[in-house]
Amino acid sequence: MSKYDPARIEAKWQKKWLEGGIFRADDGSRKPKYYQLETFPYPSAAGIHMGHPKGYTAEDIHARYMRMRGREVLYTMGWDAFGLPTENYAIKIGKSPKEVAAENIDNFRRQVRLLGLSYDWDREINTSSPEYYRWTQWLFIKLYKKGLAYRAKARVNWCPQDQTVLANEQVIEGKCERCGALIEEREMEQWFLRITAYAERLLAGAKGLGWPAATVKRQEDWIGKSEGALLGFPIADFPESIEVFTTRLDTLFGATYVVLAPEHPLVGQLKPKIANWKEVAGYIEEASHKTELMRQEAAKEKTGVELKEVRAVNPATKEEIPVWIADYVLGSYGTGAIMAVPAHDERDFEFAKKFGLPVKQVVCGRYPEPVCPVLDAAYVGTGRLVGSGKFDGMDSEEAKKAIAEFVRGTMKTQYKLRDWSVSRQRYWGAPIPMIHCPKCGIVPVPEKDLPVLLPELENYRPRGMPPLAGSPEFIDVKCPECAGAARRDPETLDTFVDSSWYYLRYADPRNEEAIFDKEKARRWLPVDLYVIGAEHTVLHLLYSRFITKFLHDEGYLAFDEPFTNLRHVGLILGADGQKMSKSKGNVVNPDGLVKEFGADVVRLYLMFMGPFEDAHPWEPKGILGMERFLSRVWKWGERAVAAPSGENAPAVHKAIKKVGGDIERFKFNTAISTLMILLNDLEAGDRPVREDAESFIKMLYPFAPHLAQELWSLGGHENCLDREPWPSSDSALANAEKITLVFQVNGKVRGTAEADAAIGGDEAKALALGDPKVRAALAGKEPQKVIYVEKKLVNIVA
RNA sequence: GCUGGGGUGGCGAAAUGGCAAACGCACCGGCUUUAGGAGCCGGCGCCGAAAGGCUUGCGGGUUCAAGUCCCGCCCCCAGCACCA
Repeated sequence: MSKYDPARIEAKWQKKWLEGGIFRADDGSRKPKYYQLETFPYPSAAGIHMGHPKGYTAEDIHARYMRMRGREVLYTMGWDAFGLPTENYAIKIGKSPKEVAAENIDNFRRQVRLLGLSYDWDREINTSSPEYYRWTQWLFIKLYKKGLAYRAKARVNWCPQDQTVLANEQVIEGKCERCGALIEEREMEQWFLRITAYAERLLAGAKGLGWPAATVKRQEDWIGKSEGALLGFPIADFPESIEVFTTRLDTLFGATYVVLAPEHPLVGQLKPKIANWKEVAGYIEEASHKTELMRQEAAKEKTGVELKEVRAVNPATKEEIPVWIADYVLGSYGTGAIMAVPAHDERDFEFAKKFGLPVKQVVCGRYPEPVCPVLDAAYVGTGRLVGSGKFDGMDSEEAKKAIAEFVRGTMKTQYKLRDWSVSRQRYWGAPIPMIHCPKCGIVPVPEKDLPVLLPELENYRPRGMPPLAGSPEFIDVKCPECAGAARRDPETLDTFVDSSWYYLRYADPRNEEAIFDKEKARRWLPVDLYVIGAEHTVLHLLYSRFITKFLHDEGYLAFDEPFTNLRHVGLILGADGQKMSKSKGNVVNPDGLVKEFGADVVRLYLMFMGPFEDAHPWEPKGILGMERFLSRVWKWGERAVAAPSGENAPAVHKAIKKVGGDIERFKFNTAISTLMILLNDLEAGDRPVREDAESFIKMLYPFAPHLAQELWSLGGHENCLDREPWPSSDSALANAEKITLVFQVNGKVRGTAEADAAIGGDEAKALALGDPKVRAALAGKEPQKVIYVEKKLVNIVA
């Protein structure tokens, strides 16, 4: 008998798997395909931490299981290698980002391989390689040609630390997602992708997906659709009117003032009319200096200034009402102006109370009411109209339409979603494949000239301009149209562009003629299962869906949703319960653990920690339990694989069903506990049966593949377990002949008895009534009712 | 504030409306060992000597039966945050 020695067996099998190309996804296989994806990692200098192998192991278990279930599985790995942290780190240590990225990737690959994951390594991709970013650039040009990439001056989020623009989604509480610096707003000319053109389809498409409901909801909230109307409030003695957006046109008669955002262009035009211009200008000035964060902090207290002498006309009542500016109205949403209805909007109510503006109720929840009550809070619900002239008594919903007609408002659907800013003023990214020609304007780089290679530079540090702008060899170029002197765009693409299409490339990663072959795309896509961190519920998923829909519209893809099913992996937190981070010093690296316990033990432990979607603090002690379990498997297995043949025990049949179902539902913790219970059972049996051992080994294989494979080969098998079918479960055999019946009196358990599984209701009831403890509990009372639940219990009501 | 997800032993947790706490960690006792951060056997929610009683955040309800379903409240976590 030998000792369980993971170091020996794991290296051996990993080598065999790799050399044998066991996990290669076969383009030509006749088996039905199954495409599994996991977020490809950003290869940081720190290497992987415990969080990575958790998601990876789950995917690997699932992939191995699916192969055993006869699927041709596409499951591979790549590197999201462009990006700021690598660039910043490279500058810090005085190397080129390219070198640093290559080192990081090598280190990640080495670490990941130690885990024994069943990747098809022939499909590995790297977003920072010219073979890849060539197609990122190609995609950008495609978007540009369809009018979906455009340049515009816009207020952008500027990170003063990283010296670059960030997408709205990359700004967290007014701070840079990467470095935490306070974001400034700047007016800059930028490249944008017109994701808003797809808002409606992105919204509609999210519905039917096999995604967690919360994730779908977040996508919907981010897109933020609201249906309402645009209408004009004329300004007294002034040619322009104020256009507002509202979803509550039914409350129009209650609009007692109008509010403009401080940056609204009309404010400037109205200057000659405004009696208190100095005060107004002061407010605008103040508001422009407020960052997003300050605005949020100040949100509790409303501020604003009236534009004295300016009067707007409520188009329904024809009354003149005051006009204010206030920063609770956002310049970037709707028309940048609102009609304020304090009686029916919380914000307007608060504002009106503070500045003594009239509150006029026009919707009653209960109707008719003799006198509408004095409101002490805004009533935001619906109801019937009052104080609204000829619309009195009308239902809110109906009134919206009727009033729209009455004041000639136009129906309008508004979204919170904004276009995607993709320009980055940094070096380590895909160069934007555009040329600025003084004569021809903006000209895309011809497809045959792709990729636009990212040059090596002397200095990668941003100095108030993008690093590439300082390289004449890169920047100076002939215009592809007029051949005159022109300049390349010096900016690079946001790394979210790189990752918005990587899953497509895995289907055909070495193609040099096209982004991918349509046949291969048809073969493998869309992704059947995506395991992704819960932090990516908005950004990456939304961008990917947008790009997929675009390529669908362009005829490259037959489907328009990339990820059919989605699972979120819960974080592994530091031992302190905080998110792992270098600055907190709580990062756990799997290398040492794999070395000490072996990959199988580490894999098992990660899966056993609790529900897959839940976050768990790292608690190293529990790993000993997994080591004990696998040592016992080894000890028992060595003996059992050589045991005489027989039939699978009922417990084995039962476990097969349970474990398979649990893998499919990502309930790995209970799958493992089922295996533990089964081992306890089998160990306790009189003598091992070879078939029991083999079924057990097959079930263990997805979880602890090295150990399972070693035992399999000890049992005299030469093939790889990956090619073995998942054991079959006979449900007739899974049901044992004996069951435990529970006896209850008035719902309380009073006794149990072993019984034949085929026992009938009357027989069971008689058994229960005969039980001494049941009789004692009844204390002579007559049973009123006896309930029998088949094969489970008898409840006597007395 | 809004939205979503949760609250079960010392800890991670389990439980198609049907024996709450499976499985594991930690802990306690025993056996074995030159030794143990090894192995094996047993114990381990709370009260109680026992019989038995009580127990899934709190309060109600539905049901023969509720951790699970319904209503109200408290607390925790995550996301969004003046989007008209």
